[in-house]
Amino acid sequence: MPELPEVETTTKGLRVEVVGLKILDVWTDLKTKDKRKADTVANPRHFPLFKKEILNTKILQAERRAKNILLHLSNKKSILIHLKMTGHLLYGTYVFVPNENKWIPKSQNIKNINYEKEGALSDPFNRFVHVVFSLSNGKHLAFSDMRKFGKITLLETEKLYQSKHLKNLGPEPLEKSFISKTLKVCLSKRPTGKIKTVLMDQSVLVGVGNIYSDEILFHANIHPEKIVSKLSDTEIKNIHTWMQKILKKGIDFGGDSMSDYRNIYGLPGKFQMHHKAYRRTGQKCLLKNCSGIIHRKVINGRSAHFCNLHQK
DNA sequence: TGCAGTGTTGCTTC
DNA sequence: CGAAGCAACACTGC
Repeated sequence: MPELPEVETTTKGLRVEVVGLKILDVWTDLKTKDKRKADTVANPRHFPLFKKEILNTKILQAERRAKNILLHLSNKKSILIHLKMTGHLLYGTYVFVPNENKWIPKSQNIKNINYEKEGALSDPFNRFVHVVFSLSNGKHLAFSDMRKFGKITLLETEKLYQSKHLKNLGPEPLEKSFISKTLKVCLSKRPTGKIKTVLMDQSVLVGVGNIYSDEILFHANIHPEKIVSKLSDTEIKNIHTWMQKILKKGIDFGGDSMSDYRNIYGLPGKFQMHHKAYRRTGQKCLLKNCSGIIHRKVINGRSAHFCNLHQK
């Protein structure tokens, strides 16, 4: 689900609702033995320390770096959250049900959104709440994650960017300094790779995943399997232009909910209504005057969707 | 019914 | 080093 526009939408919501609040409690039912998650809340031996460190701290700021969400706390530490495939951060009032050992959402109105009316309360993701932060205004920040790939960990704010989670990341494509030349330099790190795969490589540049890479290449008229070293300067310019346009459009529409992305109020984004390629297999190409058909092909383990005619 | 497919990424293997 | 395959997990849809 979450690529740059979705993570940005969630982070913006956190800035509005939880920055300035204190964390009064934290709960989880995650219990993994996966060594890769040794330093996360999912490790029962690590969780008590995590809890002790964050209790009674204030959330000072919310930041996005690549597809990570960073909550900077008043104790010089930061909570790093990665939503991976099915993670959601949901803000609202939750009630703990002891005999079921789970949290359920309570009917509520936030920002004039009636949760019950909008259907957000009955959305299936509420069945998968695995971490709950209790906040000083009586509300909660819930982490729902069906597939349990997500990651929540605590780091020293000062060492955040040197940590293994962030140190190998490429530049942010929506930064002012990310000009066409920047993209060219980034891409030159992987001259033999297929362009779709390279665009999704977070050590090359960040934030682009499977949906947005398909959409960017559709508009740039480039086949997803085109080898990076064979791209002309004009083609790289086109990719750069459309990357910024499409990612900004994704943010403007509140993210992409083709699958199950929800903002912090539990409501879907609208970018899925503007797909030209992603999951349009077999349908007519929507480019003006193009009579192509959208094809699907697995490229390096991911589904790529592209027009068989105008993407070369 | 069973199995392919799902937004991500990190480890292993070659 | 880089590329590729697969695993982590749980559910949906054909």
